[in-house]
Amino acid sequence: MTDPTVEPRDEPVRRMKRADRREQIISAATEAFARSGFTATSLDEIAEEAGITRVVLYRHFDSKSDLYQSVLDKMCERLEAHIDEPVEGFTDESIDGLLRVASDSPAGFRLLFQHALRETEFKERIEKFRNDVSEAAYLQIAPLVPDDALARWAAQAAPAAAIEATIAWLDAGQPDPAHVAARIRKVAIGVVEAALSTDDISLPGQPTSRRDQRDEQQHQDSGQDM
Amino acid sequence: MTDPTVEPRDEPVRRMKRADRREQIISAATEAFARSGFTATSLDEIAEEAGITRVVLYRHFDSKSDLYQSVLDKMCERLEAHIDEPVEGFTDESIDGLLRVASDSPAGFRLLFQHALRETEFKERIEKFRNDVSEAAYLQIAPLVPDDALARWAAQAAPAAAIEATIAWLDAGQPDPAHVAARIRKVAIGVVEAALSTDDISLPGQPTSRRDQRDEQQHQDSGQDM
DNA sequence: CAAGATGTATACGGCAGAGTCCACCTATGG
DNA sequence: CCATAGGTGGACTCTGCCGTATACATCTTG
Repeated sequence: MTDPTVEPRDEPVRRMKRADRREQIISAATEAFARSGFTATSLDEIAEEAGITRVVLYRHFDSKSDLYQSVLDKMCERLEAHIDEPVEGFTDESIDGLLRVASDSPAGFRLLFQHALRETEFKERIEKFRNDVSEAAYLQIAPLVPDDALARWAAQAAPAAAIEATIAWLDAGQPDPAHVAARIRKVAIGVVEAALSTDDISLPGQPTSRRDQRDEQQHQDSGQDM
Repeated sequence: MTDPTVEPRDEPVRRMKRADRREQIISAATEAFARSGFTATSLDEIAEEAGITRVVLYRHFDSKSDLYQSVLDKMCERLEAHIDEPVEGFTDESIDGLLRVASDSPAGFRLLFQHALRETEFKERIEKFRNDVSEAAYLQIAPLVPDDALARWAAQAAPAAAIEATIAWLDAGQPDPAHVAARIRKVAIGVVEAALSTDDISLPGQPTSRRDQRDEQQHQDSGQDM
């Protein structure tokens, strides 16, 4: 930039085989898209993220939409590879799979569930996945929850809460990975219990005062190993 | 008759006072923005939603950003009006307030927590609100959860799960509004419990095997594992 | 009724970003 | 060592949309 004359290249211009480059672009695009979604992310940003020029993008993808679809497909593939047990619901295994994908590619995970899900042009595919999950959840929940509207609520809310909890887990630095699947599962179960009971509720380890728990914060140190 | 091209208007051209029109535009913009977010929503769409011309928008707002900010401010105002209790965390009252806002303006609620939160240009304001909530939650949760990383996770995940559960409640047709606040609170508590225990977990109504098999991936073939 | 506020229709400038083209460079592998 | 696939850089068109301007119609109110 400072010198318009052609300088010898300081960096030796890394080259990759076609397939590798394609993967690398998808990976870079995942990061870029995850920051601001489809519309607000320009191809130049993506190219920069991948360390190449916009022109090169078109050597591998027909259009911006095509690239985005490829990114989404890649993530969906991963999910399905890890959760492909024929729609059977929330097993620890399937949650483990979800978590593996999430920790393998946090950006992709966010992209799927925070952006792509709201983008009218692309949400169809992901919503299908999500509906499958909700449907599976409903089959498990319906026998337990007499009110059908509440059962449907729980079937929607439980996966959503699980995904949010997973994202929060990523944000928190993935603490205690050994038990995180069980924890996420407990979050989902909390939703089901919420659908069931209208009882008075209190925080664990506290007497049943519903309100103003902050006044009696007792510091319990159970010393659980982590 | 000076202009032959002008047809007699079939609809009598409804007019409103300035303040009313402004509110109506904000309301229409809320709906429009809620569908696809800031960037992907054009002013023409909004104008159409409001039943007016794009030009009229500029009689009330300086720019697209200004309009968006106004929409967001309006929602934040509402939230703060309902939850203004000095940062005190998850009381049933504050959740009630959240739910009132959500059911008053589902589109606005979604806009805030599904779109604006991810839009780099605007997320600051909403993230501030969210951080306040998380901080309040942390103050309640920290004494209960020995591991600080887990406490921070729960402080993030609990509000997020609560908001998702609220949105799912809207989607489900707002069933049983009398107890929904308690249910949402139970969802949040479920997260805290998840942060606490590494115990074996099962759906309500099933025999509980005590502790001891934390890492053991047992597969209950009751078909109800979640 | 006159004035002013409100709304319509249309056209235009400008800019950012998608998508294309071309001339040229250079690792890399057979 | 040479052919080629993989890459650079810039200039170009085209489109969509923001933002502005102008001219005209019509409801409302003092």
